[in-house]
Amino acid sequence: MLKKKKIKFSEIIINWYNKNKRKLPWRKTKDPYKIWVSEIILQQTRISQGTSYYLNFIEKYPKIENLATEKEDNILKIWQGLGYYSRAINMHKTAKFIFNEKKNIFPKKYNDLIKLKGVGPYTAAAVSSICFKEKRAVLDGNVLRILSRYFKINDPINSNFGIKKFTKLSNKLVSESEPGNYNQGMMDLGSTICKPKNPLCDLCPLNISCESKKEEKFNLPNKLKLKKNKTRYLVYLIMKHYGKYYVKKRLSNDIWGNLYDFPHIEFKNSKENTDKNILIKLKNMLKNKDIVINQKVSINYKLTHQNLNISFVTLTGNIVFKSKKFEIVSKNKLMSLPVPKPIENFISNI
DNA sequence: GATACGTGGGG
DNA sequence: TCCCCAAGTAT
Repeated sequence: MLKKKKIKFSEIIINWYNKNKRKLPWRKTKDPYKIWVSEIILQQTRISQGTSYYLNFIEKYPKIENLATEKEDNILKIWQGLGYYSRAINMHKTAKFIFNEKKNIFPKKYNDLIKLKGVGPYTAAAVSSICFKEKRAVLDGNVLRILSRYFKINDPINSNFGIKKFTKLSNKLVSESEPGNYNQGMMDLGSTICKPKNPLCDLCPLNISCESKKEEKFNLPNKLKLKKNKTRYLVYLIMKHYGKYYVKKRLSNDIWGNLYDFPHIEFKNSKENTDKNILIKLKNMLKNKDIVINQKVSINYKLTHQNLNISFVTLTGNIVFKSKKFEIVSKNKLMSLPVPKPIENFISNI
């Protein structure tokens, strides 16, 4: 009797992927530009949220030269609502770099890809393996969850030690012949079967040998707790000047870098955030003692690392605000500028 | 044991 | 409501 050959881990994944892979727009191509676009969009972003952005982006910028020659404001407008806006800014820089200095040829090797702005270990591995069959394992949240559970590895996935350990392990497991399919298989398996909560182990091709399945414990992966968030108090000033609005492009060293918003005042705690203090700062800022707050709407807004309390204060009358720091724009122009989500929500009904 | 960077959905 | 998480990267 012949001995049964033991099926390799990577073969199990690839077999499962061939039968169960999802139909996704970026899986119809091996164009490194399009794969790169999809990978950047999907960083820290669910497929359900990113897909329409991918389709819009590719329709607007089907080739890298279209992106390279576009204005940053317009790219950010396409990106509006997707978050992590530096991704779009870095993509633009990289597109210009490849178009202008690399003869419009997209890098093929992991070691070249990873030098690009906005491309790290994950994206370099994804593009090189999917488009050019380079043997590089991706290490994203899905892969970390599968590996930590399957091998019962307790090291925190967000610690330096943990990342090193998982990188080493994943690069041992990756398929030699089909690294791209292996990588996509791991990610599909992680997101559809080996889910964070209530994994569907009955449908998992790894269920016989999975250490976590043996114990019916799915408390992995382990993660270090991060510190608590602080709250900032932002007061936006909606100042109309003969039907036009004052706006300002945000600095790149804070949230929503390079997006546009309204002139604003900031307080560091709720005690200071009073109408009285707003008026004092405002009168000083505008050099006008007759300012009246016409309307004030407040919302709470959560970002990953800070909580925002945002007030929109509408001032009455035609305000003359002499400052070179601000642009004054029509409502149409305002609607065409890239703005953060809470600003988008606010201006959608003014 | 670094921390900041968005937004939306699940439990 | 709140917390976790989602195809990570830059500093």
